[in-house]
Amino acid sequence: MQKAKKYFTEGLIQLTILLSLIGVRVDIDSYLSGYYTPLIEINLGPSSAYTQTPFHSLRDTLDGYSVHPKCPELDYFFASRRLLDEVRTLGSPRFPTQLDAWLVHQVASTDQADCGPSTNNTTSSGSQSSGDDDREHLPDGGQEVSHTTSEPGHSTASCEPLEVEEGGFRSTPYFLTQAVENDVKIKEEEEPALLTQLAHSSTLEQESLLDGVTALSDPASHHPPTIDIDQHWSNLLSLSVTDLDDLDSLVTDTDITSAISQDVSLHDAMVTTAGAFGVASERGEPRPVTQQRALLRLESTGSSPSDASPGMALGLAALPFASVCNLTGNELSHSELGGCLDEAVFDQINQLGLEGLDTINSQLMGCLENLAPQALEDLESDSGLSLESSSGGPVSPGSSEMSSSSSSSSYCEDECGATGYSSDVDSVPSKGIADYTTAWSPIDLSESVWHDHSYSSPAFFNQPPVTFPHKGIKEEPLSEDDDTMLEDRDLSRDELRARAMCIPFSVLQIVNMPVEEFLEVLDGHDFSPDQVTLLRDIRRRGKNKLAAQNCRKRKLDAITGLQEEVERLQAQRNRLLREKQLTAKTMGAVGQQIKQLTRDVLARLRDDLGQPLNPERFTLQCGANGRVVVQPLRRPAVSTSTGNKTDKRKKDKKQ
DNA sequence: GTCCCGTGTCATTCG
DNA sequence: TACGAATGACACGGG
Repeated sequence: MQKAKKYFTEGLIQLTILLSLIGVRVDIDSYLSGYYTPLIEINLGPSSAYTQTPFHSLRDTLDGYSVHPKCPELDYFFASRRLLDEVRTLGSPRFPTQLDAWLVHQVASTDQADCGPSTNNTTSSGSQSSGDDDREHLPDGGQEVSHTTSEPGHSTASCEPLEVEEGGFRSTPYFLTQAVENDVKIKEEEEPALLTQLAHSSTLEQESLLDGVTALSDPASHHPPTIDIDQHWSNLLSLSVTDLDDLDSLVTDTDITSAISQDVSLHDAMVTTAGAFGVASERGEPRPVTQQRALLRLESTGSSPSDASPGMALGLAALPFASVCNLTGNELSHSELGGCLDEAVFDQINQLGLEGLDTINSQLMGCLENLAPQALEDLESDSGLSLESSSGGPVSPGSSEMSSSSSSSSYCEDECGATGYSSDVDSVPSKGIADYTTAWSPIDLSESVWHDHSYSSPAFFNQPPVTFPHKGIKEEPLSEDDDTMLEDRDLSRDELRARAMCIPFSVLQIVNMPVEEFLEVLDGHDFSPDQVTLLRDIRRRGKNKLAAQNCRKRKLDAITGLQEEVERLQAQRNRLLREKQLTAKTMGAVGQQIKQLTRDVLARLRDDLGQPLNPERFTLQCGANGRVVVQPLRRPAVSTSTGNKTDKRKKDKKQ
């Protein structure tokens, strides 16, 4: 049923796109938001650092995001918002672009005629308001400028007239009807026009218009000082009077075509990952080397931006954002994007089914074999699991800062989570993983990638020679130096226990091997019950240690997200308060203007005796048909409470 | 000596 | 039923 619904939804989306091209708008947000949001889910979903089985999570939640029952929804929300912010910080590859593209299609469907004058209108003050809105989502104004110029079909150019079409033109003729059909001649035509502006302008525009309103109170200066605004609205009003089809003049052909072409390119790039790989190959770098570097870069958390650029070729090619980056004329270099997209690159590589990993596996192994064995000396863990988080050495055991500075650390620089989770293992097997895969089996690499239960620890290299009966693979015996290191280093409790119990497996092996392998080991070695118990305890503790690390990481991220949310809400509250004050100010000015107009009109009217109407006794009332009627002012009625008291007194008297 | 923080471990729940 | 993830609670060590 889920599958059928998914296919139905995909068809619905395609149908909606087709309908949008012919000008019919279909709102499926309510449906999609509740069920099928694969793109949002992938790009805004929880951090992969928390997803211990990233492939499974992607595969299982593709039909709909599912939050772990113990995972607070805030976690998902903030992680989503954080990732969205990361995407937004990239500049143009923002998802609101999709909405803009929709509006562009809407314009294109309305009329394909020439839309030359739009350039002037878009640069008027009306478009500035939309620009302000966009600027709220952008980190700086500089990108806004380039963004607007590089994407002529973007919201600044095309969306603003559409907003006028939906919100302004439907009510503007009504105002004009009032003005034209009104029996009362109003001496100044600019005044209703300005009122119309105030009525239709946004709050930010009202702020600028307000100066013109206050100036109107002075009879000598009824023309608002903001000529651009006046021209802009005059154009809109004239368009509304003549023909709504003239709306197309607000949009240029170049805007539409370029926007549509960009939209199509974006879609193609997002859909065809194979084509995206072609983009990577066009960079003129040998693919295997590029992929290897990419994976190594992903594994190394301390990657410099310059070094990340070649590695990002693969990542960007695999990313939906990458195509957008290319579309924007390489506004952001790959090096700038490298730090932000590492996590997303992991996920995207994961989605590719590890084709790249399969192709570079041999090279990667060869590269990893060249790693200095001295770096593997560090080992510090109570349980002997020797997590990378504690690979900082005995000097500072378990320090997250230390671990973050290490290339084999458990935590990435940003938020990759504990070792064994998606990012580290998915991107590339670290040193421990490399050895593990060579010693255990090549299949275990993918197994660790999928299940993400690997301990990338230096302790893994200090294992005693172990024969794996189920694989027939025998580890290479350690050298004398390694034996010395093995003797010197402090063994954890579980390692000591394992040695004492003569268990021919390291703690990492016990923890990382798949369940099937672990059961085979338990069955095939004739272990005593105590040994079996110890093996299970070691495995359980190792798994739980990783889980605890990620749980704490997740908790910290949740706190950070809450703090950011508080800051955002405070900023929003301040902004709303400012808008409220501005709105009140505008309303007061409009009220004064109406009073002045009423007095002027009543002064020109005469009663039966030929006397001008007293503004204190009459008022103007605008009817539903647009006609203005003079009505006598109603005297305030006697309060009901007083009437009730009078009635009560009368009743009392009667009784 | 005390407090804080990071980490490991256990118990428990849930899928 | 077994397994693993997630999480609260506790203990321990180091700064």
